Amino acid sequence: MDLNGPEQQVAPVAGGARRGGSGVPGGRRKQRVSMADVAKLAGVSSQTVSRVSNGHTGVIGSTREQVLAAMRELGYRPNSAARALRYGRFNTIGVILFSLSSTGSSRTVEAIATHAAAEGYAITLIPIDVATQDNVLGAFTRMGELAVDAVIVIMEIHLLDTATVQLPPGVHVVVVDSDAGDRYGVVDTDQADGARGAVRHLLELGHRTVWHVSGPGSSYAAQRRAQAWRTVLEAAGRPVPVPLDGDWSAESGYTAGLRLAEEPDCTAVFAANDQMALGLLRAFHERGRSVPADISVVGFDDTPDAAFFIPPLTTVHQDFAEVGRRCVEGVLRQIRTGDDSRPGTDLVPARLVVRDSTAPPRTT
Amino acid sequence: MDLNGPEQQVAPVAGGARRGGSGVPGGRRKQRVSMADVAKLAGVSSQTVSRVSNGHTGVIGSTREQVLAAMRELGYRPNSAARALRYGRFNTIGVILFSLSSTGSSRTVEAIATHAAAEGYAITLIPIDVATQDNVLGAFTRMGELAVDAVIVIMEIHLLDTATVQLPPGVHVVVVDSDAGDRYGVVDTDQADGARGAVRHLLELGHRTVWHVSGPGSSYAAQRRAQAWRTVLEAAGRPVPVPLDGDWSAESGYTAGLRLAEEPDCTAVFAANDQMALGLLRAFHERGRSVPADISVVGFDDTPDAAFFIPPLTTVHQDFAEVGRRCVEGVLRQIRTGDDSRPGTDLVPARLVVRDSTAPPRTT
DNA sequence: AGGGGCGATGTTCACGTGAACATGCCGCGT
DNA sequence: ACGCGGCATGTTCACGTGAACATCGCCCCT
Repeated sequence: MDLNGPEQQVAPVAGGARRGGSGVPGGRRKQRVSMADVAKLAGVSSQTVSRVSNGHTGVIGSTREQVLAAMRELGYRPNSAARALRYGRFNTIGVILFSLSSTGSSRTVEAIATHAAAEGYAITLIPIDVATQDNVLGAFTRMGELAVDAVIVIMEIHLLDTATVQLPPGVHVVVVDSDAGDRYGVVDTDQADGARGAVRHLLELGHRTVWHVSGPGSSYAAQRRAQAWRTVLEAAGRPVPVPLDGDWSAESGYTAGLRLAEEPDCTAVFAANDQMALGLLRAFHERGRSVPADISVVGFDDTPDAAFFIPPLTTVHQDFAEVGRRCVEGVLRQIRTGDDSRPGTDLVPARLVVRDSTAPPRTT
Repeated sequence: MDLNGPEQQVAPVAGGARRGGSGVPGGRRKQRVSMADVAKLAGVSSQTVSRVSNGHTGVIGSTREQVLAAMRELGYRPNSAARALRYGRFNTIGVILFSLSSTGSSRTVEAIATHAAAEGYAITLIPIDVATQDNVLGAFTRMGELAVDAVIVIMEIHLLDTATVQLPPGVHVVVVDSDAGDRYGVVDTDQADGARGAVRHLLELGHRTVWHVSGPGSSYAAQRRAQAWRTVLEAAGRPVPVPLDGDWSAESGYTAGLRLAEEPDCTAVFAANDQMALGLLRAFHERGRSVPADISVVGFDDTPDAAFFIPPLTTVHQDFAEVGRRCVEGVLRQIRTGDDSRPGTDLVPARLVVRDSTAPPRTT
């Protein structure tokens, strides 16, 4: 029964059972194997196939084996569209983000994808190339049309305000890099605490004050890091230098570094991310300002490369994987309990990693 | 007609038309708006709604307006699962990859997502955390169960061999970072040409030979870069040093650098990626070997940071965005023409970017 | 031995959409 | 004036799945 080359025979038969077929006998393989095809081959009803497919109890061993054999033979795959239609759920989480290239977001997305997969959810990605209100709106509209049960948004929240109305009700939202804890669930690194640790470290080394190269003002993470930097300095009664505006790029850090190299009393800089810190290091190197002997530098993120900068960079480590994990946890809790009501903010601790780019100020 | 708060009134009515509702009057918003709901409100048949929704001709202006108004009022979104079921297509491309964190893959994915979105396709991501045959197989199995029309695979092909049988027929495949041009469509940076350019550049500067810090042997990209390096040296009749094995990480580059710093006649190194080049730079710096005066270093990738290394790194630029674009183009061509038969390899040119980490050897 | 119950399997139907076909109306030509 | 054609819209049905209900047979208990 199963020795006489059934595969070549059965497939065309099942395929021929459909109407279309385009009349080509040996041409295209065959469109798709459905439960009915499997049921016919196994000599059972399609409902029994369904039960086997879903691991329901109540199917006797021999029947189950027959069905499984038929599935293997035909290469049956459940049709997720039909399933989604039947269940009203898609087992898919949408992720809306700006650049995947930016530090952290790719690692966060990776963690989201990994944990979602472990829970049987797939990830659908929608990137926004240019951060305009229209594009954000469009992304949400598209997401609303897509088969998603929840959406994770990785971006500055203020572009979000009018956008979520585009999502169908019942689609849950969790946001990263924002402070909209009153409207959505928020997961984020504890930016403020990380930044405080960085600045305090420099003050404890004996620096009189700490300069700051900030991220772009449009970023909440950048705002919070700058805010924490200012707060620590003020609390310690230190002068607060004018922060230099960066845009996360190494180039902006380099530009800032050239300026800071001219400030004779600048002995410590807190850069809002590692890339800008890299730019600082190069600028100071070019200007003959030794790090850490003349100037200490602290970054933020702890990219894998930071340990191999010249000198190895003292920086604030972000646990992006944990952020991603908690995002998934958050939306899944909402999906499963239907509870949309407790947004709140979930902060993932950051920790300072001390390497060789910080030292006490030169004792003149 | 549209001034007296229709939204609050209509939605519950449409919702009440369903069976479940869980009896909670003011509780959950409502499940989902279907064509039937819109049709009822607009006073037309659901088919007319369908025609409007799909932009078909043959609907008179006034009717169309009524339907559109009803859609807006109810917040109607087409159900993509039902659509997918009806059409047999999903307008979704699956992407299977290893680490998103690795240089390039995140930028490739981003380009894939952007171009797919422009074509009306969504991206479903499945990451593989540990590169075992089982995990790869599992990823393909899951992809087969998901609603995808095509799959783009970003990984070393040799784990792939037995895996694609898990995909339903009719699902098209394009592969990145591989040489399986005879079985699948392949898109990749022209690794060999890029590496040749790097090595020739160093030879043209007058270096007697070039050392190599390779990527992991499991990577085809690494293999091709190493192969091209060897070929150029042999063609020029130069001695071929034993390559040092790296694993893409800055740390492995650092380790290799400490060894190379002890080689008195090593004046030029080609690192298989920028991160390892960073490790080299730090090792040479620590050992007092000046770059480029004592040793020239070339990397590969041209990460955004490479221009801000100390010194700015000469490296081979990869156009990941173009790779992503061509991947999408490739699978869409397959989907649209149904033509699976012309795999072939599509190579994206790489180009050398000369910065300050290379110079003629010191004239002793 | 007969009936009741339970376990295995089959049948029916709805999920939301859109193609194919059906209907019905209006205008134009003879 | 009558009929026919074309266009706007309605009706039916299938896509693949799985819950709910129906059926059938077997075993156990009295």
